[in-house]
Amino acid sequence: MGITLREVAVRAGVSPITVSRALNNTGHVSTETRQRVSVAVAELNYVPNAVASSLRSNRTQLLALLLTDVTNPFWTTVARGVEDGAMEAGYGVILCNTDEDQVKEARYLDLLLRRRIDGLVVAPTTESTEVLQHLMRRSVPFVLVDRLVSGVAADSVRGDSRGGAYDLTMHLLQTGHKRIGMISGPPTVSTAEERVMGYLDALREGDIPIDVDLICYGPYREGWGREATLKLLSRQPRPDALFAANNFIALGVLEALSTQCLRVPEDIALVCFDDATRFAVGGPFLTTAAQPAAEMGRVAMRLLLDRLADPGRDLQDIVLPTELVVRASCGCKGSTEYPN
Amino acid sequence: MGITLREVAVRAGVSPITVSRALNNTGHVSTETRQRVSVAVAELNYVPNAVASSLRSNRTQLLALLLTDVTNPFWTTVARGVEDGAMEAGYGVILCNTDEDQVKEARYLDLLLRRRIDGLVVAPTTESTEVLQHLMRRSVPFVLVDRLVSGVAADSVRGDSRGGAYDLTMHLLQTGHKRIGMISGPPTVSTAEERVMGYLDALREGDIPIDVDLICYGPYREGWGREATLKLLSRQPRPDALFAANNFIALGVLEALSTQCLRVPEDIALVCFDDATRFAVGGPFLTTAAQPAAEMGRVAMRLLLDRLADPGRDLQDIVLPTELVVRASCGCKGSTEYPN
DNA sequence: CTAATATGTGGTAACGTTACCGTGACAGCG
DNA sequence: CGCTGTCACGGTAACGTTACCACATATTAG
Repeated sequence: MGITLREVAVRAGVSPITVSRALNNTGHVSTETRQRVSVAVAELNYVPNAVASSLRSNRTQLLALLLTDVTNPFWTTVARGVEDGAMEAGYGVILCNTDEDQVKEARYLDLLLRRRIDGLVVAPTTESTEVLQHLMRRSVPFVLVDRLVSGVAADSVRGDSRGGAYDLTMHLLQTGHKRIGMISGPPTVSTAEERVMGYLDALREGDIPIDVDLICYGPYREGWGREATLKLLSRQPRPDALFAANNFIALGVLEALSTQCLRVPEDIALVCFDDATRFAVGGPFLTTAAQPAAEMGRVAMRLLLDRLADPGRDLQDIVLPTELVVRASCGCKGSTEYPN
Repeated sequence: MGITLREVAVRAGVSPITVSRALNNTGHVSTETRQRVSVAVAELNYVPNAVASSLRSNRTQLLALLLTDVTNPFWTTVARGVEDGAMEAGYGVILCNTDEDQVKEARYLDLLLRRRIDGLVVAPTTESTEVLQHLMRRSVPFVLVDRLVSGVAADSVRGDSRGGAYDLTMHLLQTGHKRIGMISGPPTVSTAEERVMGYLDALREGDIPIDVDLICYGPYREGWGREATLKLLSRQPRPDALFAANNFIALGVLEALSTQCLRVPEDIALVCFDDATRFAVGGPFLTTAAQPAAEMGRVAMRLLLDRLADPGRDLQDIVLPTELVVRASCGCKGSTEYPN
């Protein structure tokens, strides 16, 4: 129950190291020997033992992806990108759900360090600073995705939150909206801040006076979307448009509007960050600044692989552009066709 | 860069084996020794090397989850359940996307076998038979989730497709619908067959004549939902209700109906298998037979752990009940409230 | 009081692979 | 001819842990 490299070597009439070299394409092996080895491998049905290899070579070819919630479609798409990139490079990926819970995060990290993973991609929570510094101390390479964390110097990929928010807000202004309520994420999360900044950029450019009562911060969650909507609707004069800073918030906004019998876009317009197209029952409807989630994942993996290849290289912070996707919810004649 | 167990042993003034025993709670270690060991561990910041442990003990404490698409919310929920269960038992999970692609499936499996994973949970595709038999030959324990595969004897968990389909169909009959179009999945997939059987059970019980022209099979995909809807709408007399055999098909149905300017439920009723609540923009709307996806994942993991503990035990096939969730799409006064 | 069992500890040898160093053989070059 | 360099392979020794066996001492049973 487990053919070893040694047995393959015996059968091929060479030494174990030669077999190792032939299989890993390291060093020089003659074509003929390589041939004999591969025959022996096939005959014996040999499956290399990556555990032994890892122990000796001190590389596990295992990476990890730490994120806050696999059930969020944005993250699963990122995960796909990460995984595909890893697979191509011969790495496996362990996926871990932190659930924004520090205890779980720490437990996972401990397990991963025991397993001697070669590196990880992290979607940090607000409180990740300590955990990440722990990683730095142990000099385990990692890449931040989507968010930056102050006090942590690492490679990173993220969407252009400020630019995307600017685009969305500008679009609302151009379609005649003047009082735009901004429902953002946690003030401690970099993306929430930047989306507000993009929103402010557009207002300033459009010479719209800024009303701080129209800007609110809270968790990136459905419940917060509902709550904030009700709050904003009570402002006088009532906003004529809402900006949801992520897809979950947008869901909450829609629910709250529906309970208030307000139609979108007839009574009030809505735009949101992130794309939630895929699971929109009734076809896509929301005007969004879509982030290239799969691309983000792939780029994150590339950064990680680059760093593994050269630990001394300069840090990179890659900002991917968002795409303004105009649909019906903003009130202009947006396309309601289904892509493909 | 890597404190070893040996160094801990020296510091604690005991032998390496004793340290091993103390850390793993195997064998007998006095409270005092245990104390000294844990002090030494803390002082040296020792992190056990799971790779070495795996090599020696022949157990990696790693499991894998093979599924067709992480971006499908049903599967991510299953994945959550699997992962949580694994985590509790001290196992790590490697998540792999097969994309219904045999080549990718085979490649992943090879990687996983090299890594000597202890077992896996598989959401099989139609063509998985060969791959699974390969696993059986290598006697790697695995559990099937959601679907059965003929010719493969293994532990399995799945939803009660037949019962759920019966419930949905019966509900449509009770609310006055008589011509129900059934849009099912691939005839080779067990769930598609069973959902049709449940549908037939209800029709027979309701003394409704069966019209085979109203039953169609195709892939569990959005595109098929669109296509099949158009086909069924051309039947004479037109169906007064549609049954979508999964969530993706339901999305396609909704799109097709929207292009035909047919309103749900006013012009035609719709029910579907699977719950897509979470990402339904505008609030939940579809009447469904909800499968307990997270539960399925947890049960799958339990079965796998049980088998790892006792490889000789009898095979189990666990069928979880579905829950009929009545909402607006079937035309009766369904609740449209949002669950928490 | 002897035998059997539980408790606490250690020595030695693997697990299967690759890092490191070494040895020829042969070609090219001045 | 000697010198250097690339190719093709092998021997030995780890990597860090635990399985297996051994051996005390303490406790209990018969």
